[in-house]
Amino acid sequence: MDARVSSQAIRLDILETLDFNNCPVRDVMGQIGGKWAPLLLISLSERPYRFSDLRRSVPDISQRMLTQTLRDLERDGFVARTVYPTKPPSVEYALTPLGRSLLVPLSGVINWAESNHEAVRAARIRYDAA
Amino acid sequence: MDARVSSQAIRLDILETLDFNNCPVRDVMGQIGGKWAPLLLISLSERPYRFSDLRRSVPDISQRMLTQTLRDLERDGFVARTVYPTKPPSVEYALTPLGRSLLVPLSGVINWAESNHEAVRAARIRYDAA
DNA sequence: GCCCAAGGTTACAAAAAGGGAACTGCCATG
DNA sequence: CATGGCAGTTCCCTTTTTGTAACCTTGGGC
Repeated sequence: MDARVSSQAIRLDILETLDFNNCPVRDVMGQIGGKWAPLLLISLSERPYRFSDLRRSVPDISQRMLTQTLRDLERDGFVARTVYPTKPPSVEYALTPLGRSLLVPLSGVINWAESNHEAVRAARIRYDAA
Repeated sequence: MDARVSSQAIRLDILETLDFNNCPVRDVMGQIGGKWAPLLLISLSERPYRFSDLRRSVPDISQRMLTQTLRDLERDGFVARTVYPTKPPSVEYALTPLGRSLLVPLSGVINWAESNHEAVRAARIRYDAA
């Protein structure tokens, strides 16, 4: 387990300025903490995708949730939606600069999740046994 | 806006191995994406806290949600709960090494949220106007 | 003429998350 | 003896989120 880290490595500038009524943490995490948003952001970090490509890349998402999550990400400025007037109009979704900048810290959490998934599952089993 | 970043800075090891039925991203984000968990983790990153101290430090949380969120964080191995048999028993909550290691990448997202909160709010206003 | 793909929307149902208030047991203080 | 702090638990209700399924339009291929 590489879970040991010197606490000096952590800087939380937020602690001094946190406003609970207008909380940036909630505002951002509320979106990226949804069920599908992180997965879509991961896919889009690779390259732009069309609507149907995203459906295929995230197999168990419904059309409804895909539309809704993309609209939310677009609203927050993380994703840009571009309609190309081809024969059947095609719609491309791509990360904006803001979305790409979010992915820098977010990918840290994602990689942590990958690395420490087993430790979390083990902790749950220990807790549930007691 | 410092939202521009070279995409080379992003490494998503997860892309090749992602299993949608046993998804580490969901497993971890599901917890830390809750309404109260990030705020509690931030408080606990400072120092261990007792139950009532946490209530005071996160003023609008109810007793019910505080207990429940702490139990979830304990179950996942992020927080340790220690009961001291003092006159009125006092209960201390502290980050575990696993919890502290999570805070390293998580604080990156938190600081991003602080820095880019205004950009997100501005994007929302633009979107809602159209 | 029929069916399919793209890119959705709408209505409805189910499930999960969160909130409010009351109640508990223990001990201490005034 | 009443009040208040600590650390919760329980019940019930509302809100939010997610899922299921059906429907829509335009255009192309067979």
